[in-house]
Amino acid sequence: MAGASKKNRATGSANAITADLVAVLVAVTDGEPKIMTIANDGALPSGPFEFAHRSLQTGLRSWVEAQTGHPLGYVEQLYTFADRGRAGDATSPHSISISYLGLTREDKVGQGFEAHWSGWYEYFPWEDRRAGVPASLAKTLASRLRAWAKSAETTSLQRERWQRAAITFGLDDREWNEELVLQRYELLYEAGLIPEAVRDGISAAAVIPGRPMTGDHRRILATGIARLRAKIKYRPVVFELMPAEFTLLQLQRSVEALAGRLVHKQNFRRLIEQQQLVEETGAIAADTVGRPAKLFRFRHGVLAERAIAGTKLPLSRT
Amino acid sequence: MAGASKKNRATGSANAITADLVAVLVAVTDGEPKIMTIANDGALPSGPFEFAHRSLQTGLRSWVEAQTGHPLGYVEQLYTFADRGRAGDATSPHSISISYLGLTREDKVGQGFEAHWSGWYEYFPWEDRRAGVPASLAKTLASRLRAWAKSAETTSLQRERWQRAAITFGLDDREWNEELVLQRYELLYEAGLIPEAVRDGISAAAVIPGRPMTGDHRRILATGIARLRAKIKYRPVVFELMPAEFTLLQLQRSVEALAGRLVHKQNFRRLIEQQQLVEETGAIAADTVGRPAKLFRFRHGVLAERAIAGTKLPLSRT
DNA sequence: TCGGTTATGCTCAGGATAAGTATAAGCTAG
DNA sequence: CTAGCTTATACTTATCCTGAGCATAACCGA
Repeated sequence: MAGASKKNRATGSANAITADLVAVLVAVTDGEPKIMTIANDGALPSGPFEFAHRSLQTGLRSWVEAQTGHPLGYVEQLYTFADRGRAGDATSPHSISISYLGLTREDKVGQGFEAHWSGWYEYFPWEDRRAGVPASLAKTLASRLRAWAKSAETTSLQRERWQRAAITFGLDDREWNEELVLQRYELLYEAGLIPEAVRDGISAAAVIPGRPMTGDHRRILATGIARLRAKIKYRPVVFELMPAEFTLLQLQRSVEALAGRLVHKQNFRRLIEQQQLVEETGAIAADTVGRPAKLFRFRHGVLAERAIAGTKLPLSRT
Repeated sequence: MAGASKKNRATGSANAITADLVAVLVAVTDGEPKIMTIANDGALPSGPFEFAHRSLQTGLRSWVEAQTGHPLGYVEQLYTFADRGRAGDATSPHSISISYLGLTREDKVGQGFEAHWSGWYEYFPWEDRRAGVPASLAKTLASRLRAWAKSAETTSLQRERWQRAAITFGLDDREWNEELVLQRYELLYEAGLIPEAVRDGISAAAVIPGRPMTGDHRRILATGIARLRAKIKYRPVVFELMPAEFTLLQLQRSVEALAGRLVHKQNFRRLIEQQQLVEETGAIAADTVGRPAKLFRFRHGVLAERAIAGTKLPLSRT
């Protein structure tokens, strides 16, 4: 490999390829997680990779800031994809996609920009369990997965498939793990239960609800959601998605929106306050139902003070 | 961005670049973490990116397996680097490095291969705290960092720099966080305390101990170590680095080697056993000092049974 | 047989967590 | 103006997890 490297470098562009940036830009509005989409909401924002900037990170950041007129709070690299046959076109496989996750706020989007914000659960209906298991999916999904498992050749393969489905989808009384977004998507792809699989020539059963995307964008989105759901548990990144001032319930709703499940209110507050992540502004929330809540702001100081552990989701079992 | 993409694609290779794979291949032998190195131990194995395989992952896997004659247990993508001016040569910036972390065992390396295994603490002496803070570094490092902090222009910048150094290096009675490998490396780079910084034209103070690497390979290695140190806490990946049968102390020593710090023996065992990660082989370790230990093997079943949480490092404070 | 070394079982205190109870403070319908 | 709804916020309780240490077992060699 090392030897081959020198050889290719010497002879020139033997391995020239093209690279694209793909961005998963997330905002939370009114307790709903949104992502920026283009192409009639069928694709994530993407474009050719530019070497104009010192790093990929700063390049993406300045691009988004130019488009939205708003500083991109948090950016992190997601993954570099290069699988052939997964882009929807097997004809031009010599391209790789470098994907990023970025956190913003919807209200600050600049004028004249063709992008929209779409709810991310449009693309992943099965990931939203805040109101319990989605009724439209509960039975269909499990039975389709069972059919897929049964269609395997040997008995042990059948068992293997079903065990995998049961773990990733929390079937057979197993616990639902909200972080397995990508594993669930990949399993549905393999099982031929989503349009992308049909497109790529996987033998297709009837397809389940959930909007598809071009190329492997929905896979990239799944990667982003999974990363974010993991991250909010040990880094205080939720605050990048909040307005400057917010109530504790609003904060809780945002976390729940991202995680796709409900948390225990009192314990959530204890967690937030004992970690000194927020401070009171002194003001009180207006136009609310019920007892008015205190407004809080994020204590930006904590980021400098210590290497903090974030939120941790005190889940409620009901 | 999306529009520009189409344009460039239409006109051809306007944004053609080259991509390299860089591998951080880890093994643990006799309680020492090793990495595979080439070029007189001054570089990580790397080579041109090939589209021959279905995915980057399988490409790397088959390459390593061909070289070492041994199935690569665990592979995961680390990061895609494309910073200009960090490769040691500002002349050819139109290349990106896709880096991978792979776990193997040293003893299975194939014949006639020019790669070596080097202890990773040769490159990061300050990361090994198993025998306490390294004597050769304790004073030098702190005073150099303090000097760097003081050399900032404003008082607030000075405080900021020192706070950052104190957090990442556990100074001023702060706790040492073994996962901040990359942050520590980057800080040393910025402070001009390592040869790579001198090479890249950062104004250089006297350099601290620790072997440099070509390009930004040491940065990639730091990324790999950090990822692995985080991973062993929530995924049972240590076992990829162990022989088929091992004693619990050997397992503990491997974890300690990776983490760079000691753990509490009894609590470590409790953790391992209560999670049912291992099972007795029935055999007893031979040629040991002290009371002979039972031999264990990894229960591969757990990977299928549940989405497991790994080891978690019951650190001892002494 | 004693001292050194490692293995292994067990206890104990303190802290973190999950869950629930109780009370406060606003609103609106009647 | 008050009952009943909603949300906010303070406490309580039982349980589990974690860090730490003690005690004993089993081997070796001097």
